[in-house]
Amino acid sequence: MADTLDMSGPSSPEQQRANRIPSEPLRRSLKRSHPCSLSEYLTNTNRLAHHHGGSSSMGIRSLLHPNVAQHRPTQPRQNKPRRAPSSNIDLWDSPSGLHLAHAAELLMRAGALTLTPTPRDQGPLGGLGAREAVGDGEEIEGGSGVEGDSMGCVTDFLPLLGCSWFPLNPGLFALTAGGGGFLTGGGGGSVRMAGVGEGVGGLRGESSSPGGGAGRRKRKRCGECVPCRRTGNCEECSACRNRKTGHQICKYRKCEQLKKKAAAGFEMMLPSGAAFPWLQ
DNA sequence: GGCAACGTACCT
DNA sequence: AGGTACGTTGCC
Repeated sequence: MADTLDMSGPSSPEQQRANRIPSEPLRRSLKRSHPCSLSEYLTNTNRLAHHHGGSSSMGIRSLLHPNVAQHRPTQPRQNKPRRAPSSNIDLWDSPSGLHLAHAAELLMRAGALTLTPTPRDQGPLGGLGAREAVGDGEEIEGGSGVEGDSMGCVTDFLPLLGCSWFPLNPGLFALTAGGGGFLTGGGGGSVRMAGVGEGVGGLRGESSSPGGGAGRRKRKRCGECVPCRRTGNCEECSACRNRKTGHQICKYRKCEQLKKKAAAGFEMMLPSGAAFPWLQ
């Protein structure tokens, strides 16, 4: 689809010359900014989890709990009539967050999302995955009698997030090469979505936003896709025509990865290897 | 500081 | 959906 666009780019000789595709990325910085590996992501995620410690669990609890969420102070409306940069995307307020919670629920049911808390950690709501596994009619040994809401994925999710053992099994997540979203602990215990390309490396950017990393992080061009390898602008597309005000790169040079939504490509992999995409 | 370009709200 | 405009980020 997008490839068709690339192939049918500017047709004039001048444009064709301008849009030659070099074998090297345009800039070294593009290579540097290449999306991180899964291992890097996990390393940083773990570090963040430790760094934020217990406070994050409280934040997540408050974000998740419906009652608490209702009492969250509403953000004052922006004075600006336009442009309200939505930094600090709240994962749990976002559709993506709901998807994540739902996905976790589904995985728990499928047994893919293994819960490995200690008995003490489980608490009254703990071990939901196991409870689901044994069937609805069976009595849970040592259970507190708390009724499990089959649709209460958010509620069920609470104890998981509230504990340090929330099982983000590395093998369960596959981050696609481009622009996938990922979970990261943010300042003040908030959980945010960020692009993979910037998310991990972009965490360094939080230093530029003291007091919670409120800055929105830019994803970077992969530098390797066909559009990225084009040189020169077509000077005819809307982006080129409106460069002064539009601040946009030529349509024919727009990175394929960046064309996708930031959350697109965030897939959860089942142990069987089957992808479980829910962010489209 | 200048510039390129990403993110996104708004418009058509 | 595509175009436009603007704030912002990141690199030089």
